[in-house]
Amino acid sequence: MNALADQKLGAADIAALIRREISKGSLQLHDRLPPERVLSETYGAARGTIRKALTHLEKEGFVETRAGSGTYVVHKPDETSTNAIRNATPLELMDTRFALEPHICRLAVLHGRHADFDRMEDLCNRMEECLDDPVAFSEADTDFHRALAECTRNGLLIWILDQIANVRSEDDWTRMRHLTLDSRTIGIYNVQHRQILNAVRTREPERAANIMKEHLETARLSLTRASET
Amino acid sequence: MNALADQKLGAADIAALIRREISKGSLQLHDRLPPERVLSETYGAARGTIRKALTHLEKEGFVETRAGSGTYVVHKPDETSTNAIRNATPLELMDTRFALEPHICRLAVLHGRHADFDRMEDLCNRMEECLDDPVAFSEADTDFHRALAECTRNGLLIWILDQIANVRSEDDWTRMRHLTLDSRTIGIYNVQHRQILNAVRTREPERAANIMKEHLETARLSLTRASET
DNA sequence: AGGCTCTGGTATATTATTGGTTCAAAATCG
DNA sequence: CGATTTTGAACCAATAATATACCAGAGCCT
Repeated sequence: MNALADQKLGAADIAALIRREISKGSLQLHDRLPPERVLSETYGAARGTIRKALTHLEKEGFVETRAGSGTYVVHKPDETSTNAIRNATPLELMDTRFALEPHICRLAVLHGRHADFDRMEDLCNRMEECLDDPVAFSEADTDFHRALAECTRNGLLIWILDQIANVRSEDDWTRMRHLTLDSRTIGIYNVQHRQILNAVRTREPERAANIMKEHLETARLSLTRASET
Repeated sequence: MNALADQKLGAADIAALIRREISKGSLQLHDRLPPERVLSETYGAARGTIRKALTHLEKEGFVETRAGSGTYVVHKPDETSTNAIRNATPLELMDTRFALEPHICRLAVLHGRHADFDRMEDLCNRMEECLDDPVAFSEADTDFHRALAECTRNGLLIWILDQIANVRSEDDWTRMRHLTLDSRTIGIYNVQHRQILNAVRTREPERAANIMKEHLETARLSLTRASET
């Protein structure tokens, strides 16, 4: 997700990737990492580069390496990214968004300011340039929903939405989600985003909430449609 | 990505964007930023401009740059996100519950089972024995709302509600909350809890949601009433 | 025990990449 | 207009990355 797709990976990048695997729990305590020569292939980097990454991780205490044997994980997974949030299914996530986002619309009407709306306008524009770029659209889409949450001035709500966004970004079904994003679907979303923004701007809480429900319903439909294929 | 059609970005704008990426968590501790030459392309600015932005960020302590290597995040761990939950105000919390719990009622109607309802019934009984014991009541009350969330079978929602419950327990205003809990108020809550349980049992989603809203409204009132004294 | 293979550890010469610097032209803004 | 910022380009020095070869310990099998 870091900016560019297939950029060449440096030692620091690889260290970051592995560090995240460990924090996330995909690599658990005492697991052995693949041999350096294999990692070198999977990450498309020379062995020396992998080596530097591992040395770095060892100094940080994430990993321990035993000559002739392998390198092993020595770190408990990060507490903050708990199982509940990692194992959330797409449907659980949709239900949660159904709970939160319509009400966020209402609160945004109450507490949103002009600067917020201008920012959301920018994001709408950006999304409308992304009809054929699902990845860029997704990014802007996430930002839009976060900007909406920021309107509420409610740190707790924003935090919760961020957690949810993390679920969305780290997942296999992010890929699946991108598949459902043909230019027609993106077009529909764009219209709905505009409508939401307008309703918030004109201070119509229930209308904004209802359009948001509609928006989420659209998203849920394309989700179930995708999982049937 | 998004560069081409965007308006022109100055050094300050770019610094702000990157700062945002760091605060949001997309760029974590020890991550290496893309090379200046790449950033210059993605942000549609000259390298010198990027350079200024980075120099600025370095002075602010967000980033550290090593010649020949790259520029790295030194994560000033973001206070707002980790403490968002601890610093939540009572009103923020009420708004969040207003978003979540009515919809949780609807989902509970969909997915709740007899065993769940029996458990909630027990908790209602327990609460009704607590007319004069605010602390014990609060405990059972928290359990009741969690049991309701468990009906949804949605791990993500349950997790979120648990986080919120943690906010509630750790706070000074827990004490304040106990003050508002005279036996009359507890009595009202008990009636509302019963009504919610019944509506969920008889599978009336909107009725359950509406009573929950009423319930939260009652709680919010006694909260504001308490903070005025 | 002996032999084989897989593992990390080390060394090195070469190439590629990155930040650091400078400068003059162009663009922007008050 | 004048002041400031941005641009684009070139070049430098520091560092990282690659490719290759060889070593030594661990583990497994006969």
